[in-house]
Amino acid sequence: MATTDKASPRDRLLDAAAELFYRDGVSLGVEALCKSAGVSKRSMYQLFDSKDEVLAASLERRAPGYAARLTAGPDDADTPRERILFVFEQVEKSSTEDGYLGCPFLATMVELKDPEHPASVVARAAKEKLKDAFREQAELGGARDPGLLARQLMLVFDGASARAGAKLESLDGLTVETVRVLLDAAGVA
Amino acid sequence: MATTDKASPRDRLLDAAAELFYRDGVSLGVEALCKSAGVSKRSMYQLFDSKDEVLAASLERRAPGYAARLTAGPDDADTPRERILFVFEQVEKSSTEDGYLGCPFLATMVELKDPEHPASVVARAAKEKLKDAFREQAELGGARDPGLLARQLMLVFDGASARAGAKLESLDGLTVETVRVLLDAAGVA
DNA sequence: AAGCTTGTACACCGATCGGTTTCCTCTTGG
DNA sequence: CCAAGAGGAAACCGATCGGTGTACAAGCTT
Repeated sequence: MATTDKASPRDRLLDAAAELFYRDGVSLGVEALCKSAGVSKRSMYQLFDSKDEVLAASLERRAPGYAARLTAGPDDADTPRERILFVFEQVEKSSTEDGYLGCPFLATMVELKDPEHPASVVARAAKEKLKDAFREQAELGGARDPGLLARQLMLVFDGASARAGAKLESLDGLTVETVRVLLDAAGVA
Repeated sequence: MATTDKASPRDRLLDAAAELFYRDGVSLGVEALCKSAGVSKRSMYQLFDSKDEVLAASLERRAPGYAARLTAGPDDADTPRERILFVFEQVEKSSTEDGYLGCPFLATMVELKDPEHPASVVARAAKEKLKDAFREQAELGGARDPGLLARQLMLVFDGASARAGAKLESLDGLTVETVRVLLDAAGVA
């Protein structure tokens, strides 16, 4: 009932895990997860060593699409500045959909509070990739200090995520406006 | 063993709750909490209706001191700009101490994922108070749009908290640097 | 000293936790 | 046609979950 049902047990499981761990938090029980995925616990433990590995795998599976949806601008003719702003426009658009709880990788790491957890390792790598993408665009855009700008952008990105996840903000234009200020200050035309 | 032991059971309980829920997350069990506080479960349930209420009360207790430590500048002769920057200097200083996991109110809300939870209500109020303090200083400092600046500052504040909680960043000077840019853009001398 | 409150210690409740095992039903290839 | 493997249903494991009930030991007031 949760997912496609024609996919393999592994896919059903990871899809359900990505959705439910995101919505309900990492404390979700294995029983509920498997029931929602339409997969027996037995199958789950044949495919993965533990619940923690399922969580890590579900994040890893989600990572490429997540990055792609954020960074892939509508057109490659854009400027670096527009590509950076596009990311935050996507964030703001997502934040209007209900069920949005911010970046799933950030939320998972905050909940786990354990940088050594396999899921935290996956999540950290995903965040690093986004930061690298920011840095690359910052360099292309001629930023005075691309590393600093990339870190600032991550700061705003994760601030928006956290506040969205905490249901603290409607953030209508806030992040885009803020990023514009940072881009200006960094000298990114 | 966890706390002063001369204080009342209620105080011991709330102190332990603030510390342990912050460090280990809200999934910490009542048994472990009470044992660490040196209070019997029976007493806890005479003082509070549920674990959720204990969590909410522990946040409420923490709120005044938290706000005070952040906003109380060293000297009232400071300018609004300096008072705002002082907050982020405090955040950066805190983030160097080990065991720092960012703003406890934000972390709790992210973990709970439920804005109706009594602890979320308390946490949201605490965040609002900080935002109001920012806004007041923004007005005093002659910001072009005090409301916008206050929201931007909260964005940076919570971004720093979330990334610290996720152990993603060392943030050496990053937030102060970023806030300076925002203050300049807002016209706060 | 009696009686009350306060708090502790501890057994207990049903439910759920992560994880294992058994049994049975499918599909599929030889 | 039939054996083998994949996968689901469900019982089961010890531990823990949030929460309660009971019995007992202190301190207080009168």
